[in-house]
Amino acid sequence: MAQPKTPLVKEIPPKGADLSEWYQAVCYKAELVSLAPVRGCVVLRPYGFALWERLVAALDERFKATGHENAYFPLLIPEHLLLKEQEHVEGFSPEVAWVTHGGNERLSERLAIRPTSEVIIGPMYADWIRSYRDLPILINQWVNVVRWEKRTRPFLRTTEFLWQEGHTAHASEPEAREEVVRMLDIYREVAQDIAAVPVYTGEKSSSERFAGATHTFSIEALMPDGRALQSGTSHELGQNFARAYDIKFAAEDQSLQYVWTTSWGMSWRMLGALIMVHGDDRGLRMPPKMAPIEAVVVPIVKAGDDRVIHAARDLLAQLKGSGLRVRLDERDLRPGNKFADWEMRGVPIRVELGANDIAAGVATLVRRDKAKGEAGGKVTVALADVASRMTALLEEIQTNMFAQASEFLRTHTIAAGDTAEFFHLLRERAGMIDIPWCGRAQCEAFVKVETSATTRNLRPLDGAATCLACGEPATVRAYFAQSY
RNA sequence: CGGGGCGUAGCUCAGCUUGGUAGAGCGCUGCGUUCGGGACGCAGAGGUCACAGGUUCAAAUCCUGCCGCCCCGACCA
Repeated sequence: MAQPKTPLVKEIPPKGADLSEWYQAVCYKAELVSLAPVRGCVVLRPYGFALWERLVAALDERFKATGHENAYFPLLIPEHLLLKEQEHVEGFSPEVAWVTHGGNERLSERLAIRPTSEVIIGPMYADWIRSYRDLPILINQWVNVVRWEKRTRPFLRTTEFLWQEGHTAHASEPEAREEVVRMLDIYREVAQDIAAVPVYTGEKSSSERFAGATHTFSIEALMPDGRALQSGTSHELGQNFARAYDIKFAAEDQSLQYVWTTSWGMSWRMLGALIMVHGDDRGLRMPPKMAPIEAVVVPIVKAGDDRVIHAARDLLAQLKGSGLRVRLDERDLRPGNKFADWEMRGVPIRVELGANDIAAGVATLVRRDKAKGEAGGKVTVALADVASRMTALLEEIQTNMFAQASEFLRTHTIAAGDTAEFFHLLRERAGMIDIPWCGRAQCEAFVKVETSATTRNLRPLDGAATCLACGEPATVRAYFAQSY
């Protein structure tokens, strides 16, 4: 069969051919990011920033609703502060960037560029906290951090990246645990209900735990290539940082005690998950709640006929009046180019408005979540009803996209039946491989050597079982997968 | 950081083996015809061939170094 003269999609390779190549092409062609002239760093372009802002809004609103306040701590951390928590230092030292000079003068003490802020926040909390009446402290900051990474990819791992880091201090361990669980649940909710990315929540194994934490919990999403992506973490820090930075308070019983701290973060890596999970051969697909633009109106204008453009402007005003994030594309391009362009950017609904539509008093709505020609992908709506119909349609698209992604996760989560199958599935990169696990670091290390996969996260075991990786008694259930 | 690959126009790439004044398609600009799925015609713009040395009468091409990107691995809360 002859190839069509015009391929369905120019610009990017098919998603199924090479996910990595597709991913990078989409990030650049949809104008989310550009490579910067600094190794391992990206420029977040306006459309990418708008997407980030949607995530920020969803999280920030929930942080505030649970009693947190935003603040800002310094970018630069004196070396002596960093050195105080031993495990933490060892965990981060390979990734820390240092400032050694101020102007031409060599500094007497190096300054670390924050890879995370526990150690600059610790001394401040020590300063602010005197009594149990000062607790809890519930602070979040929206900042950039720098980690010197060997290998970088847009959003997934870059030298400098944007995130939020919450840092709280509590009077008791149970209270700190409660906070950690609460924030993990917010991450789960934002990932699933806003970004439409289904995730597994659970605790990290000891080898995957945050340096300096007593417990680390994560949300883990599954990418189309069968690799998992850690998309948010919540750490119980016990009294480790309190001891290192001398954060003490007078308790009700007048004893002097160390506080219990937590930290939790979600970065723009979440956007990487969204891109990979939802995108298709035509480019991005934005879940409506994350979409910077919910709908775009494309006027189909015949030469010398300006009735269409006027009708389109009226429609735009109507939709904006309904609080929808809409745009009218008046660029001097042919409609087909505009269709392809907005599909690449993943706008959930395209409104086509031409002379035929106007004559019939309607507009044509096209859903980005449906494949071309798929039933229900295109609907005709009376002009007066577009706003209300669109609101309902956006809900439907959101639900449909989450259902599609959930179906993928479900069908790629496999409970291995025996040890041979377990190793086989991991080598095949078949997805989240679910087994009863012994919880031993040596066992996890062995699996990693054999398959390059590790535990993603753990959850309680129901009943007695044997570890399917090594045959020792199991203590938990674990998802294993290769990770990004 | 180890192994491999690649750097030529905004993008995808040819040219390099065998040294001799820089190419194509797409995109971009202007004008016109078009406009319900990536139009067409005419006219144009655009490149220190990643960078630095070396060999040579002459280097995109050969040699050395270096930087960057991609893939695999290590590393990576």
